[in-house]
Amino acid sequence: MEIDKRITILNVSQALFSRFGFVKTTVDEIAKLARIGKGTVYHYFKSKEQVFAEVIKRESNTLQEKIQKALRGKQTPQDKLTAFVKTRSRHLKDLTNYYSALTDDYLEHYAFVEETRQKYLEREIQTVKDILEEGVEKGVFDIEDTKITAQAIVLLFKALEYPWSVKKDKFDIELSTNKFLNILFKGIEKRK
Amino acid sequence: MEIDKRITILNVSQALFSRFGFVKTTVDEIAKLARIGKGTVYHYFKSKEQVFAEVIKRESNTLQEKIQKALRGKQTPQDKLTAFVKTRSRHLKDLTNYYSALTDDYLEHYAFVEETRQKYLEREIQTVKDILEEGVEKGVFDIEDTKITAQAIVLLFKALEYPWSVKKDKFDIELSTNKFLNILFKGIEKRK
DNA sequence: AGATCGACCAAAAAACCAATATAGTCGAAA
DNA sequence: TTTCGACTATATTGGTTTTTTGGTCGATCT
Repeated sequence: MEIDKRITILNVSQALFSRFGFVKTTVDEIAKLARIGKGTVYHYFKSKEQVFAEVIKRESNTLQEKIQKALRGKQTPQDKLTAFVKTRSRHLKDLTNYYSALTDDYLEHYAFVEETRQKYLEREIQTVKDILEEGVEKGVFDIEDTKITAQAIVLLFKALEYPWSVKKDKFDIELSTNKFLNILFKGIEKRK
Repeated sequence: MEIDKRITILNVSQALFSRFGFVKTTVDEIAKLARIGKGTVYHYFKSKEQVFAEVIKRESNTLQEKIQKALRGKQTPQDKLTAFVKTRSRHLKDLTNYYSALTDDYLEHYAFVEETRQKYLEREIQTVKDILEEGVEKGVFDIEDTKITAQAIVLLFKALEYPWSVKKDKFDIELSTNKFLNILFKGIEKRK
């Protein structure tokens, strides 16, 4: 059953990459844990990189699903934006490989990793932009440029998580998120 | 004249560090360019690191002066905040060693570099917070928590400069800065 | 015919070692 | 007291050898 083998390789790889990282995980280890020959890995995947890329795509899709699910339960654009920010924050770091692909310096010279980073950033900005535009259409938000605004929002929450210095006071992400969102809503809500 | 020698060492070191970076610059080179013996460097400074730390302090003070000067010409807290953001953006990267100390990965294990990063972040947040509080006192801004708001502002402009992905579309910093500031002011200005 | 395997290979990475360079020291000299 | 540069311990570098790894491919199995 070729579908089973491919899935097995991906499952096994996801675990190994998650544990040891992309570079330190060898194809031999993947083959052994999957109980197949090494050449079989190459029958199903073009390269080690392709295996990793598929694993990243998987985790990325997982995050998307969680976010879409969270948005589905919300009515107002404010609630949607809040749900987006919090769901993203809550789940991204659990997706070890995806998070690694987005953040680890030593991976940045792989073309597919750069591509993933680009895509992720664009997707985030687009999702926020869609929410903002929905708010504008509903007459809830008054925004001059939804794209720039979406960029600001995405960058701000990215910056909140980034370790600008090692021994930082550790911004209180939960509290900051709420307060930032409040300032933001005040800034973009239509005036009465 | 011992004051002259110390200044000479700092001048020469600032140039060399700027050109070659901290690690690649040797104390021998500093001594030669300063036309002194190597042991004389150690007479005035405890270590190569201390020389670098002094150079960084110098450049940091330069930036502070430029910022203070820019703020002095401004009346409204909005103009002050704008001046802060733009002056910082315009001059920081010219201060090669300071910028390097703030951003280069390979320097992050030096304790004084980490200290500098901490201090810089705190100072930025404090400066913005002071401006915000002035705005609140003058009845121009209506801000619930000036500290959190200051943090958001500082983080946002940091994020704007950071290379989240290599081949990013390169956010238009000038345009984005203005627009972000507009959204921000709308969010924190007192409602009429 | 297609799927599987593992021996094999070229290249990369790691380990090893000698040579060189560097930060810091210190005694002699000014 | 200040200055210097030879010296030292340690780190770094460059070259060589060994090992490992991603990927290939022919033999074998199904």
